[in-house]
Amino acid sequence: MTRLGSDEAVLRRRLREWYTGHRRSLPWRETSDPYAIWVSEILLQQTRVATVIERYGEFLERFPTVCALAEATEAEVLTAWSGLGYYRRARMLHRAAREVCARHGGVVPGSAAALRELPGIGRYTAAAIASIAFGEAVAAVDGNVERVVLRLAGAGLSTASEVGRRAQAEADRLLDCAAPGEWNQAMMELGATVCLPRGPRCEACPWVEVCRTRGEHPVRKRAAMRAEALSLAWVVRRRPTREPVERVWLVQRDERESVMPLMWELPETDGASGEPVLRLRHAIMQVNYEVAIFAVEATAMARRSRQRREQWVTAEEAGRMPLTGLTRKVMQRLGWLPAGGGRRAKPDGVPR
DNA sequence: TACACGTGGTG
DNA sequence: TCACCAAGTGT
Repeated sequence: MTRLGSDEAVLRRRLREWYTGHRRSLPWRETSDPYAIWVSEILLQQTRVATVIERYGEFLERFPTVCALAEATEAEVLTAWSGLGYYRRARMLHRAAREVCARHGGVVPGSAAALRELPGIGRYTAAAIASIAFGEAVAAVDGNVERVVLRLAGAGLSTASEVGRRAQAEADRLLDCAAPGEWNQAMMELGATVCLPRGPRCEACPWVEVCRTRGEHPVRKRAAMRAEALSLAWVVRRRPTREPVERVWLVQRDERESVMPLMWELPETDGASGEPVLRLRHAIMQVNYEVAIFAVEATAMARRSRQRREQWVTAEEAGRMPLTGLTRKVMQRLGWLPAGGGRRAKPDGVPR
């Protein structure tokens, strides 16, 4: 941390003023509950604000306190997380909640250093929670902040670790220790709404006059996606009861899978014939799947009894299971699950 | 250090 | 259409 110069004082004042006029109203900005702020930070990891707005309230309603989350089963937590991706976040949040409930009596640790000890809380998230919920003077450097400070400083591209170190140093230097939580959010807000990765809106930036690069910032290219075909079986059977209930066949992924372990999905099928009942595209990581869903006769499954790793489920049961995003999407398209899982089908855009 | 980890919106 | 990429973490 260098001596406070007048330049920094001007920078701080300009961003604070800009933030006052451009701060978005977001649900997690309406609370001072450290647990709720923690949940928002985990949800927001690599996930769009609009998506998090849709799911934040219902997650907190389902798990209102750290101990409520701790007492839930992992399957229940994953069900609430279904469709959000990066499911390890949910597992780690759940484990961390159990630690906090068991070891800290349900009180969220009040410093960045202590938060950092919890699973799923890295350098950024620890700083974000500590500054926003507890007022600790630590700079939270996420992708937005990194982009903002590197453009501001005109730092060139080098190794990832050097970029990270430099960004942290710049953010530390700029931090407004009088109101670190507001400051960190203002920095992120600037990156998220003005200092955009592509097409930065420099004309709207409070720092345009002092910015070294005016938005120029090289971006690293990423690996190309590959295409792959995927055939899934849609196996439905009717229960011969007074009121026939349709059930679909789902299988559970192995716990040793690196991707989406223990989550439920439609079985794959190989020798599918005829026309699929549904075609869709679904991208997971580096793969673009061309997905075809085929109606398959139930007779093949008829003799198989209900096991832990494969079972017939009703639509209602499926809605209470941790489904993969693709399976959730297919079931919604086929009318088996309400679109948006009971949420708004089309979320409103977030105002800039 | 670089990569794996999910998904959906966007230009 | 499709590449880009969103309030990162763990290994």
